[in-house]
Amino acid sequence: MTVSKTAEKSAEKAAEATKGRKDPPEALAEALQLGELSEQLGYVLKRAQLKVFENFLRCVASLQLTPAQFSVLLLVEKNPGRNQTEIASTLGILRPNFVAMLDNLESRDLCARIRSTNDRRSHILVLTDKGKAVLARAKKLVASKHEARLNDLLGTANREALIAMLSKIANEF
Amino acid sequence: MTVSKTAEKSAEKAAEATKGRKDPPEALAEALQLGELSEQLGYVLKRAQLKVFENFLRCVASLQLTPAQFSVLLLVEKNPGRNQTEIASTLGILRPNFVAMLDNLESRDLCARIRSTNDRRSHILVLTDKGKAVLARAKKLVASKHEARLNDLLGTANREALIAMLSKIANEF
DNA sequence: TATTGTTATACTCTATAACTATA
DNA sequence: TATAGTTATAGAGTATAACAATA
Repeated sequence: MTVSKTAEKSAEKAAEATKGRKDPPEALAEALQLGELSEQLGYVLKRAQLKVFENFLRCVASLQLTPAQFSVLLLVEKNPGRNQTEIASTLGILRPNFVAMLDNLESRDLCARIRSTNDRRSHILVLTDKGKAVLARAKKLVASKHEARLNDLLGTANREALIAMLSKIANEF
Repeated sequence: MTVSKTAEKSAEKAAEATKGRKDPPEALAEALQLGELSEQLGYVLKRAQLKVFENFLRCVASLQLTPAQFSVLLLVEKNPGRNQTEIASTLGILRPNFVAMLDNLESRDLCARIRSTNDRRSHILVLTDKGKAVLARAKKLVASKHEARLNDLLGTANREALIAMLSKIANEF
């Protein structure tokens, strides 16, 4: 590629600038300036989301549940008798991608697919007894560890305001 | 797999329940109950993040910039003279994955890699003139379309409070 | 010996087309 | 003809190991 004349000049200046600076471990490299990045909603949203998912995974590690799997179990429990298409589309999961997810949950005996007697193309989804028990334990872990950690950080009122704003963005943006 | 006795029973009940309900387009399927899902921070965070990225892409579509590319340009502009490792790690991008990203930006003449005269292993990153111009246009589009849309939805004060809370989560959770 | 940029590679997510069985 | 579940597949995004050049 070709670099413009002025780009070359500023590049030389930049390269010169590093001459006086020692690299670690000789000296601690100065932290970079985030600048406008720290005000970019998308940026902080993505970083926060990664942290929250990471913490969620740690909190329910004993149950081996991902945030996506937890959301499926919650939705099936709340809406018994719905089929795969309905559950998947509500969660924003494409039907083809939902198949392997359900295979996993079903192989662990957490939920079951039942052929609908009404429309034999459909698979009705239900939680097994084990699925209900695991979900109940997951809810307790999430409340006592995950949500509690967040309440400590923000305060309960702020946490609720945060969720309200995020819901508004998710639904109306 | 095997379904427990009670799971079979609730499954039959669930299958029965669908008999009386017509599927679309014969009748509108009732919307599912989100239940506790709408209070799960991780869930609303992820859905909101997807919407925000989607809107960002539309707003800067004329410049063909992704949120990740925008963040690289912003950070390089704010921190001229830093190398690939420093820029990548600040953004949470792994060095191997940063190579293709830079190849893309450099092939479009938006930024340039310059061998450091100080440490010939390093590539100093700088924006080209075109990169600076594109970034300036991107900032204007983001401010006038993306951020403005968000201010309309939440109000400026709420938008700032939201970013402050997300930053806190990203940095301290 | 350690670090920078790089390649190769693999695994997860996400997205689309097309098949089957049912309607 | 259309729909539900499925398969195959392709593309992002993300992760680790290892190599060449340099320190």
